[in-house]
Amino acid sequence: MPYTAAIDLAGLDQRVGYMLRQAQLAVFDDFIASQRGAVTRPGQFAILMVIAGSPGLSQTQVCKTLGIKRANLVAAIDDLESLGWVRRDASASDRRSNRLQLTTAGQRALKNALDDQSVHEARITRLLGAASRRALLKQLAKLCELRKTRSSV
Amino acid sequence: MPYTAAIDLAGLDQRVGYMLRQAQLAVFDDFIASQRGAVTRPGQFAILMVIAGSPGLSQTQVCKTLGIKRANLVAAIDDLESLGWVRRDASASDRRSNRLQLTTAGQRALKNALDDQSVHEARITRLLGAASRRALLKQLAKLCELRKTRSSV
DNA sequence: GCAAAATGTTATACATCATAACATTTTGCC
DNA sequence: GGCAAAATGTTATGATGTATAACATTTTGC
Repeated sequence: MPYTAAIDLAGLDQRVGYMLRQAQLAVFDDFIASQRGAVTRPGQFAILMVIAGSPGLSQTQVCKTLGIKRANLVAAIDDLESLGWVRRDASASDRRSNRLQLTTAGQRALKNALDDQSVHEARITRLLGAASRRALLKQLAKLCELRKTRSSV
Repeated sequence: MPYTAAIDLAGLDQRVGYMLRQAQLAVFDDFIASQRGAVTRPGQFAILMVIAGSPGLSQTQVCKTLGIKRANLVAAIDDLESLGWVRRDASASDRRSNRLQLTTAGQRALKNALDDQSVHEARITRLLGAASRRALLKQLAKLCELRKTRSSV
């Protein structure tokens, strides 16, 4: 038996949580496969996007934007710094915090990643249809409202 | 500043992958919060559902159904066994494989988990509307088609 | 001026997910 | 029938994502 047919999911495929998780894994896999450069992981991509969109952000601000913990951003920025894509500049007004900037190499890397991401996003649009994709984004935004007050300790 | 307003997401909230991930995290959190009994994690819930729906399944069959690796199911079944919810019965026809069964305690635990899950699912339906929820499930199923040939080594 | 809060950091723990290797058993084929 | 190939459950291991606690330094609030 080269390909065993799917067994009974016992109604799991009618639960939003289960299907959300499966779709998320599929989409992330497709994202990663579409990345031909050095930016591979969605998390790294998101961090670069936020820094590029608001140069000079502190690490805490990036954490609040993306909903991640301060402690977990440290290693991520370390990686991006050792890739030569991000700089931690000292803030003039607050000696505790860093101002994050993309280097020119970082801008180039993000541009490539964005180009690859466009192909990925276009594949999704082709699969769903443009109108359905827009509706999906709205529904996902609504589901995010389930989040209580976001704690970013 | 007790609550810092959201900073610029730089268009991330228009990418399906990012919004899928955020929605999945929100929904999983809500699922976990709605579970009042001992079944807490979505993964455990999914395993119980599949075994309950097809008693006698082997571990490999559960893995193929849920798209998880054989190696990773071992500890999960170990846990469910030590909770007294699942039994590994020896298969009469294949001495390599186990036939998985819910114990009566496992059936009771799953029933409670399902009751709590219904409240969670109803909250989602109230948030989206019944028709939108149905449309969402269809779109998520389509996104799952992005998966190449699933490898379950 | 001083207690309280914020910032980046380290250490740590846990859950999820992946691969490789192994002993045992079954299957497929000649 | 016999034997290579495949399947099954398992162990070990590593990468990733996420969570908390604690700390030194610095800033804020009163």
